[in-house]
Amino acid sequence: MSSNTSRRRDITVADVAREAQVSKAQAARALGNYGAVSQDVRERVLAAAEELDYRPNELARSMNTGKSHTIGVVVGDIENPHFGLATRGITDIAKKSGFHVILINTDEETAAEVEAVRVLLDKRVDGLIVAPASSVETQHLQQVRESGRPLVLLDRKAGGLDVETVAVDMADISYDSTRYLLESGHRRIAFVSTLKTEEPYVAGMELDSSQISERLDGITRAFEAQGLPHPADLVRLNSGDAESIRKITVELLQGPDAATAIIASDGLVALSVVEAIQELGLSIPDDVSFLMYDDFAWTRLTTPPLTVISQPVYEMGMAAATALIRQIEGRKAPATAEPLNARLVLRGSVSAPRAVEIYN
Amino acid sequence: MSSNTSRRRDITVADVAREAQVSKAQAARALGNYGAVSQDVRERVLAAAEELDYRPNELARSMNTGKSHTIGVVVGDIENPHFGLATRGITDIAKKSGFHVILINTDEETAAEVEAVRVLLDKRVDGLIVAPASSVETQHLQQVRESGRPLVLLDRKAGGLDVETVAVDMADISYDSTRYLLESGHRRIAFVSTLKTEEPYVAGMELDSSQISERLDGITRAFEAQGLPHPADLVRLNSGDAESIRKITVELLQGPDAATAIIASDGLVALSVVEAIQELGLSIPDDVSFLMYDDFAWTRLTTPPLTVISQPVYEMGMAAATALIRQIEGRKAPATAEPLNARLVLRGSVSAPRAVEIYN
DNA sequence: TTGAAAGCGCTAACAT
DNA sequence: ATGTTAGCGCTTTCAA
Repeated sequence: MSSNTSRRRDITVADVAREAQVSKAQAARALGNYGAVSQDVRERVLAAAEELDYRPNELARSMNTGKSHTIGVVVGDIENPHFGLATRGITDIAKKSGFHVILINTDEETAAEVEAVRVLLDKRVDGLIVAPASSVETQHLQQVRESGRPLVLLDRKAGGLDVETVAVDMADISYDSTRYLLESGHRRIAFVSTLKTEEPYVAGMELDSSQISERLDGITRAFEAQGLPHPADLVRLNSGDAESIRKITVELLQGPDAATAIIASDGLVALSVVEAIQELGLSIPDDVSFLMYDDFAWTRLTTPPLTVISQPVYEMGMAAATALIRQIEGRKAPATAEPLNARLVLRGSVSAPRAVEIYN
Repeated sequence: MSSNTSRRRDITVADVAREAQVSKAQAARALGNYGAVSQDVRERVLAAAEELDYRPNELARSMNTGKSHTIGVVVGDIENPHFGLATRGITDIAKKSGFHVILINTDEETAAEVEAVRVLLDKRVDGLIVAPASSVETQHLQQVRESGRPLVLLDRKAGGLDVETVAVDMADISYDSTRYLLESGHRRIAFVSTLKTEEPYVAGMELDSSQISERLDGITRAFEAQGLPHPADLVRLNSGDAESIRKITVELLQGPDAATAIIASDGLVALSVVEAIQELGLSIPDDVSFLMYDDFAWTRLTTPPLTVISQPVYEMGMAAATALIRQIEGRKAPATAEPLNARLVLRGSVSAPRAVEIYN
């Protein structure tokens, strides 16, 4: 239809300027809405642009202005609904503010994260949101700071870094929910997480993940508050893939000292743990109580529906993007930082253990 | 630690060249690994770059080369695990080939899609992968073609567009699975989808989504093959949000002409349908049989586990990225296009309807 | 308000 | 192998 079906070279401001019979500078001003342009010139330029089907080259634009209107997002696993939802929160806010998102997946590998951050910086993103794979190895994040570009941490804190962080506080909710299990009569409470560690877990060891640290601390404190020792043998980190998690679940549930309750660290872990419990022919909560982090829709469909720790994940994503964009635009942090709180949603997967022994 | 803690201006090739005492061109060649550079110069340049902590400006690089090593991905809803998984397939392949991904969400709005495509083109991405919100409104996709940049369609076909498309064929699996329901004795088979349409569904109407068209066609053909008319009153499009889907489910299951089997068009729909069935106090499959598209882990955890149509979604994402990158690199399509096939996974959610009336 | 000209940081063409 | 000089397409001085 269109008179012009050429495809090779893109139309540039120079082309538009020629067509509109004005200087390149005036054409650029009209097209970019800056500087002073007379009504007459503006109209001619816009008409010419329309006619020629002009499209600005955002790369060239970014080169001059130094702004790319793009933010980089680095997460461990976009396939995990936890991050999927958070990412959605980020992109929704970004779009609303005229920013775009470059997404990079790290598979929770710090090496990949270092590379991702480097690439994004090279691409001159205006800012970065990172869910750090490690709360300890953070030199590359420190470099972001030094590059002068805004950085916001998502979901996890990073030690010793002076960086704005948007994460749900896990300490209190972990304490509270462990109390709940203890008060239901449980003493053998297991915790399963895929967090990778060099060494096997021992009480009080330093962990790579602030999230898991806070949860474990909460659990320990809850036991201590009852004057009980926390059974560290039931903490299973490095739980690995689905198959491996199922195996671990089976182990936890066997022997005289079996766990009577299991806490799954995230939705992916939960899926495998519940599957293993069902395969064992055990019943929730009669044979084993179950509690998990994150409230996904499917947790209401099992029999019984699962008791969960619900986190405002979408809101966390929104908050991170809002904070980053505020930094990019050079505005100061508002005094009112509304906290992101998790809460315990009681459904049917926790009850008293089979053989109740109350010590209080 | 580092001697240099300045942050303002970025280090450029010129700086490195000065430090290494060579021309800008030689420095650039050494840093970019192109042209001819002596061993001596290369070493001095690299050392200087290291010393100054030089980082290339990819924007500037892209301006000259015309390649951004970035592909744009446009999907309707990243939060939907279907697209989450496909996106993972895309990013995995992209990373392996040295490409990065800019992701844009459209909420299945064509207007947002048009905008997204425009923006990505302006950003000079090397190519685009789009899951078109509409198989009919495709002028903007046509424009991508005219811009000369590679385009691959994901998950859905677009009418009349000569574009490489990577999608699972739904016609056969829909036919087969409907046959399965029919042979189990069902006649009142409902189909629930969130697809938005202007008008209510009537048999044979043109739909915006090739996916849904193919499924509906398959269902209709299966009925016809049995010499039965397909009950179009049980096709519920525009099912909307979770609340609305629950309402629709209740309607479908009431009255003398109630559905005896329900097919959910995707995982999100399925969640709400199953929830509604449970809220009604009905049992699957005794009171109503259930079949859904996509095989997610949670479908194995319900009681009974759900019979699903499994699609190679991750592989589809990989195939789309592979095809796009092939196009970008100017290689021709291989003769061997292995097909992406869905398959019916029989679990426990389909049985004979309560009041069986066999007509064969 | 306008235009000429100088960049942004890099690659590419052309000499040498 | 090296350096010089143009660009890429845009924004930004700086004069006029």
